[in-house]
Amino acid sequence: MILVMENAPPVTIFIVEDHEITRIGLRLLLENMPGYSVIGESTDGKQAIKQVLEFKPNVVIMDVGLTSMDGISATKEIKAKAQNIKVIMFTSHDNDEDIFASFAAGADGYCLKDTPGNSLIMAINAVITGAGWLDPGIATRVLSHCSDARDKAMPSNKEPVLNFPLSDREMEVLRLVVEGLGNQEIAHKLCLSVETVKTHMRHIMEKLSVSDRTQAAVKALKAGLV
Amino acid sequence: MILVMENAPPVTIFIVEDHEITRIGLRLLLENMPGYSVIGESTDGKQAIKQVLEFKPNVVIMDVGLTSMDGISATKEIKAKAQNIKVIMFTSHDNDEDIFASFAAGADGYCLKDTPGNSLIMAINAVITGAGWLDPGIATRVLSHCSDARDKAMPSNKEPVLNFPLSDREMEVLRLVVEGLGNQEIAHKLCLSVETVKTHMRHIMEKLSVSDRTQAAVKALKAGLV
DNA sequence: TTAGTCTTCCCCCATTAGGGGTATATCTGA
DNA sequence: TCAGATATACCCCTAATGGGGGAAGACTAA
Repeated sequence: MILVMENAPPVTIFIVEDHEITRIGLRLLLENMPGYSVIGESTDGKQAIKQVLEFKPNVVIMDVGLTSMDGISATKEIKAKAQNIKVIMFTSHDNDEDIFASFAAGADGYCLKDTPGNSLIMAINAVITGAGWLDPGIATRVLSHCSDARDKAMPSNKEPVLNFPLSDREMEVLRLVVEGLGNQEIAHKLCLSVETVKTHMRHIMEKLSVSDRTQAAVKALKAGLV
Repeated sequence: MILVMENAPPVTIFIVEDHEITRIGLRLLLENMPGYSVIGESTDGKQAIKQVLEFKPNVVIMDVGLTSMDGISATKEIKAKAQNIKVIMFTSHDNDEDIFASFAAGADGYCLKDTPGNSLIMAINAVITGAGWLDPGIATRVLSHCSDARDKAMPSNKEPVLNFPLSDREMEVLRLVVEGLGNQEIAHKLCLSVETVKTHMRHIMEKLSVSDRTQAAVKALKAGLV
């Protein structure tokens, strides 16, 4: 299996890693790859930011647990100031919180430390083309979470929420209920009488099959009606 | 840039694509890659399922828009019956709905048709190691959606929801309010007097800085307290 | 020991919400 | 033209909620 990039400028890499043995191993692996150039290292989040912004590498290999500033925060800072610098998190932290926080911070890839060197090379090759890299250890989890989250944000087609569609006016009243307004307040806001608001409320509760405004508000929220 | 896999069995690939020219181009590209073996093709979703389950390729290159059954549904069926078969969606469909539906169906990677052949090779190499592949055209979108969705599911650190922590009992009462129970019902369920429930409600509303149960329920829901 | 928190309960009272019923005007589609 | 939906409004009445105040017992930490 051979992939050849011919006559391309070297991919410049900056290593941020506070464990010396890991750092040495990384440097050794990467410097042995033709076309790669390790242009710097740091053990410390804050220092890393400064140097990365100065040296402008193509790729940063970023540990998460660092001194003075964690790798996620450092990533956020770097991506804010230099979006074209690719950042691959390289860490033993395989918990959801760190994974998602890393991507929220703008990371382009996430590799676990038990990943083979080959995979890290592939990750680097992927991110320099703009692709995202999800390590074998986390890919399924991230992608399924992604599509799960998508499902959650959409009204379920399985349990019908509405027996009948709400009118525009009813939607308006319901929205204000969710915002925390009482009938008197809604009446005032919409220039109606309280009786009218109550009538609308009755229709809303009927259509949502609930018996009080609290249930109506909760149902509306859960169903994404408002 | 050279990656060599020595003495490995060929990566078997099955192509599902109804556009003839694209199919020919794919086959040509992949058969020219040492270590790759195209073991079959199909233009049709249903037929693809049968053949893939029969031939058991390592990787399926799957189009989305197919006849008789779309590629997403076919992917779902294949992954349900043979999880170790990797599926890369290869399509011009770059809308969120198809992307997320594909990952929900179990796809391991998603390539747009305008991607260079090189990227498709990388994608294949990635998924056979178990990694996930997010094409340059969609990586940022998917990952940011991922972390956005995560944020929505978590209490915001920006606006304090609780002035004071709710006690266990208060949480219990609040949970039942969100479920739609009134004070009398809650009292009955928890074997308390209504007066007690009202007292708890007062404390809850105080701590959440709201003036009625509806606001409390909405706030609790939005903040992920329940 | 004391102070603070949590849990339970009670009283008083005013306001709000909700169930039930009724009516009119307007608009739209069959 | 008629029926149905929507919007507005009113009446009666009861139930529920919530603001205010107070108290006692159990537990924990300083």
